[in-house]
Amino acid sequence: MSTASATLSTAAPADHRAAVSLVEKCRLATELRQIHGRIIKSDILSHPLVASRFVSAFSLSEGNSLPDCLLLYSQMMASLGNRQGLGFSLPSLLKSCGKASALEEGRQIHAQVLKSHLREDPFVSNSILRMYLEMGEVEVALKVFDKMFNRDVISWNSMISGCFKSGKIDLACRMFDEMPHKDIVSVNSMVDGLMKHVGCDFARELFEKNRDKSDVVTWTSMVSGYTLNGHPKEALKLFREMLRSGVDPDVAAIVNGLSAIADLGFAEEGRWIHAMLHRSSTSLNSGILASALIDMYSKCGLIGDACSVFRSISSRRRIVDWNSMLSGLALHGLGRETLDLFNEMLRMDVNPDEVTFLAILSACSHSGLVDEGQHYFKIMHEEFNISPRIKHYGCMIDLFGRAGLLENATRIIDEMPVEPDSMIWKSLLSSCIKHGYVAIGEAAAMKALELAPLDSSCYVLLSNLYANAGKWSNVAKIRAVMKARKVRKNPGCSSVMIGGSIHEFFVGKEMGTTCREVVRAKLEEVIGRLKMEGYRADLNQVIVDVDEEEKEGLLVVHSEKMAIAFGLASIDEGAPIRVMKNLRVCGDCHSFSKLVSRVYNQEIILRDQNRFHHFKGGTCSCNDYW
DNA sequence: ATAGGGTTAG
Repeated sequence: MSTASATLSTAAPADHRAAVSLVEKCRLATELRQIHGRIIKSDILSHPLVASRFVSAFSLSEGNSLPDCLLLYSQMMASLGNRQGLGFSLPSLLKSCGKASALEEGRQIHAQVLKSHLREDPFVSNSILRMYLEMGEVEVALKVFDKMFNRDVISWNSMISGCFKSGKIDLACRMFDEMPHKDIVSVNSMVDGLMKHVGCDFARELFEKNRDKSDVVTWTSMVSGYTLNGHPKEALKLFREMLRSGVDPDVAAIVNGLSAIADLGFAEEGRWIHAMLHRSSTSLNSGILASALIDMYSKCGLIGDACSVFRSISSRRRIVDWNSMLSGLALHGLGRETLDLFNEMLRMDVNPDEVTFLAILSACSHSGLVDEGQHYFKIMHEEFNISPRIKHYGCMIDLFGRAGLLENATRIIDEMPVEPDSMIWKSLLSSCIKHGYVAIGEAAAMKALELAPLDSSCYVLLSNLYANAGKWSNVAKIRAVMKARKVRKNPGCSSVMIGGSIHEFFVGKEMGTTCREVVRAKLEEVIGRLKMEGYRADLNQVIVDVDEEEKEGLLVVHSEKMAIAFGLASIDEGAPIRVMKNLRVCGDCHSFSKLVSRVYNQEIILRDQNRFHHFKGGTCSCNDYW
C-alpha cells in the first residue's frame, strides 16, 4: 500500500498547505483524482500553489496523465481569479505535453501564451522551448529560441541537451561555443552529450579543461559515459576519485558506480558501497537504488544477496525492482524461479512492462522452456497489450534456435514487422553452429556481415561454423578476409578473484613470470588428471586462436582455463572460484570446468558474456544448454 | 514552477 492511499481515508485537507503536502505524497493519478474531487468545491483549489502542484503531480505521476493536466488548465483558464496559478502551472503542463508528444495541444497552449502577459515569463517561455525539444521538433525550437527576447542560460542549456538528444551534434557544439555565459549545467550537458554521441576522449578533454571538480553531476556523467562506452574500469576509477576528492555522492552517482561495478563483477567493492549506504541510513526505497543493488549483486554472481535486497524492500515494490530481480534470476539460468516470481508479481497486481517480458523470454530461452516462452510471448501482446520489439523477437529466435527448432526461428525472422539487425542474424547463426546447419548459418552470417562488416564476432562465428563442419579451407578464407579488412578478433580475457583482488588473464599476452609458471604448472597437472578421467581437448573450439600459436613463450589456451588453473593453485579451501570472461565460454572450456568441479571437488562460478555457469560436482547449472 | 547525471534487456 502506498503512502497516499493510507492518508486518503482521512477527511479533505483543511487548508492549502495540507493540500500541497497531500498532493506531494501521491504516486498514482487515481489518488490525485480523489483528492482533487474532494476539494473541487472549496476555494483551496484556486490557490495558485495548489493548482500548480496538481498539474505537476499529474504530469509526474505514473503514466503522465496529460488529460488531467489539460482539464485543470481549462478550469484555471475559466476562473479569472487564478492568473497566478496559471503561471505556475504552465511549466508542468508544457512538460506533460512534451512527454506525451502532444504536439497539437502544445501548439495551442503556445499560441494562447503568446496572446497573454505570460509570454514575458522566462519560466513559461523556457518550458515552451523545452517542450518542442522533448518532442524532437528541433526546427520549431530553433525558431522559438531565435525569437526569444528573454533568452537566458537555461534556454541555451536546453538547446544544447535537446540538440544532442535529436542527434544534431554539430548544432549542440556550436551552441555551446557561441553562448555568452556558460554555467556548470552547460558543461555537464556537453560532457554527457559528447559521451553519448561523440566519444569518451572528447568528453574527457572538456572534463579536464573544466577546473571546477566539485559538482557531483559532472562526475556522474563521466562515470556513466565510460560505462556506456564499454570502459567500466575507467568509470570505477573516476568514481573512486570522486569519493576521494570529497564530493558527496547522491543516488544517481551511487547508481552509476554500482553499474560500473556490476559490469566488472567486483563483488567486494559492491558490498562496500552497500555497507556505506547502510551506515548512512540511506533508504533503498527511494529511486532506483534497490534495483541497482539487485542488478549489481546478480551480475557479481551473488544471486542470494540480490534476493535479500529484493525481499528487504519494505514499501510497495515497483516495476524496476521486479525487473532487476527477474533479469538476475534469468542471468543465473534459474528459469523456473523467474517464472514463479513473475506469477507472484502478477498476483500483487504489478503491471509488467516490455523489460519484464525480455527477462521472462530470456529466462525461458536460457532454460530451454520452449512452450512457456511461446506462451508468454503470446500473452505479452494479447493480455498485456505490449507489442514485441526487436529484442523480444531476438529472444524468441534464441529460444527456438537453441532448442534446435530452426524452422520456427527462421519463421520469426520472416514474419517480424521490423527489419532484422545483425544481432538477430548472429543469434540464428549461433544456433546453426550448435546444431550443425551449415547452409542456413552461412546465409545468416552473410546478412550479419552486410549489416556489421567491422564486427569481429560475425567472422568468428562463421569461422566456428566451418570449423565444426570440418571445412578448413573456408576457415582459412575467413581469416584472410579478416586480415584484409583489418578486423581483429576481440581478445579473450578472464579474471579471477582471489582474496579480494582481481587477477586478469589474456590469450596470447605476456604475464608476470611467477604467475605464468604457476599457471603453466597447474594447467599441466590438471589436464593430465582430467585426461585420465576421459577428457579430450576439443580442438575445433580452439581453432580461432591459432594465430597466437606462433608467439613463443605464451600460453595458448583460452583465458578461462588459465584463470581456473590460477584459482585452483591459489584459492582458499572450500571457497568457490569466481571467474569472469568477456566472451562466451566455448564447449571445450565448459567440459573442462565441469570435470574440474568433480575431480578437484571445487565449485566454479563463471560469468561469460551471456550468463552465469555454476559448476559443481561435475555438472553445470545451465544443464549444458547455453 | 524552466536547463545537467540514474537500474532493468542484448
